[in-house]
Amino acid sequence: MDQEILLQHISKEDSNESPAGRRFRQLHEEIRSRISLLDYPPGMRLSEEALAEEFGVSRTPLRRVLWQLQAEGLLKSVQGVGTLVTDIDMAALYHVYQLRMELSPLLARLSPRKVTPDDIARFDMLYANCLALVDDPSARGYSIINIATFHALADMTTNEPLRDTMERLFYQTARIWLKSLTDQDVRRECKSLSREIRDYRDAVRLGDLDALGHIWRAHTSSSMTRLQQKAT
Amino acid sequence: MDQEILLQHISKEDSNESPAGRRFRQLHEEIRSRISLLDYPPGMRLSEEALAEEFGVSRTPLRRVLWQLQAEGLLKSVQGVGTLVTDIDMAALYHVYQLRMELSPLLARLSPRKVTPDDIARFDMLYANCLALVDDPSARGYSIINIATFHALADMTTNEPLRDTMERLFYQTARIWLKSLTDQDVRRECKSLSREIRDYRDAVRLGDLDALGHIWRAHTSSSMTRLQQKAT
DNA sequence: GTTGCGCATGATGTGTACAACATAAGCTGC
DNA sequence: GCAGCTTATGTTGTACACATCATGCGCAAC
Repeated sequence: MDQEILLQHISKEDSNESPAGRRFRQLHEEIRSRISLLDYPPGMRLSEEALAEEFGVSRTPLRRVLWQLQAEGLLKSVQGVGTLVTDIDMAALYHVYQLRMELSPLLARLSPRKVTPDDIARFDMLYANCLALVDDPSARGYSIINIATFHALADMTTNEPLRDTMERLFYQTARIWLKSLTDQDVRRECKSLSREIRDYRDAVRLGDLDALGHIWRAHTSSSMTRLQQKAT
Repeated sequence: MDQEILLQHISKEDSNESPAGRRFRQLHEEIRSRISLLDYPPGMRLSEEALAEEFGVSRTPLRRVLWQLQAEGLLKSVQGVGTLVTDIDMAALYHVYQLRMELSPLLARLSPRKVTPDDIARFDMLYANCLALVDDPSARGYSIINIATFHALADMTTNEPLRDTMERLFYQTARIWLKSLTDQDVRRECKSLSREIRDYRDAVRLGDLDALGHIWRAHTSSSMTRLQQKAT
């Protein structure tokens, strides 16, 4: 399957965005995707020069992107060594998940949008993609749909600080699932994700954002619990 | 009065921090302070070259700081024009305050610290400073103590993502109070702040972080309400 | 007097050369 | 053979020159 298209144009472009701003946003989105999908796994050493050459820019604008990703906790630059993809320890993971669980229900309480037919179509499409994934499971496909689902959920609030905060936290933990999953794990997780998205779709169809937020919280909690069980 | 000392060493230095990292942190903290205290008021145009010269560095490391502040919503760079200090509209302000009100009570629920004698001493000192401020009110002194109080509160949780999120949101709105305050307003607000800090101090003395979080939420809510009333 | 063009000016954006630094390989002395 | 120093190599950090762009002033045409 080719789910990559689901991750295109995640970040919205501003109407009066400068060329530099557009390039920054696109590079940031691309490299963040690569980190989240483990194309750049934790511990990997990136080269500014190699990346700059790949994207056809000089080091200067690329470094701005890497600094942003460093501020988001995904990279760490060390002089004389390189730019390293960060790992995350269980304590930090737990802190992030705890906060995410508190933020999820706010989706319906802080400036929610009205559910539109486009929203329903969006979750229908996600569910269809996930059903196809169940027939042909892959760790990469799982992650792509997981990320796309997050953005569909976060887009239900118009509270930008809330959305930005949830996005930052999500990407800090998004790549953890992929690490150390056996083929059997992947099959099970794909099925679990399809049930999760079905729940979201049903809540969206009902226009019940409060339910949506709490279902999200429940699934986030479940993910955290299973991660802890795997760790022991 | 000279309360400036309260804002020194707000950000903690990492043990194995590189010289570049230390310089970045210090410059970021200094410029953020200037924006929050309205030394750089909204709409003001900064010059990268002038700032670089003042701090004795080249444009390159300074630009990293300005980009970070841009990501935090405090600055906006426009090619051919300059680096502008942002303003904030009521809608965005409302969104930030709504989220801050939800996060405050989490202080006690997500990985709180045990209250130490140092914590009590810290709030005692803040209260003493604020009482002195009431005798000699000033908008700048008010802001400094307000910022220092925020950091004292945020330091009560060990959940770093929560602390970072609250800090980001706080600084997005910290400078709003100072705008358009008459001398009479300043006197009243200083008194109000002293009562607020007294409440915090009492809760800390009791070791009751849950009360501390909810008192914080109440005062945040009160601030928002008064801001809205001023706007109309 | 007014309008519109053109240029000077100063700002941020980009590219590049070099400095500072960490690492590993190799070499030398023992 | 091995320890320790040296050096080669590759990396990020810094400085600077130049490109690109927005703005306002001056001047000329009308």
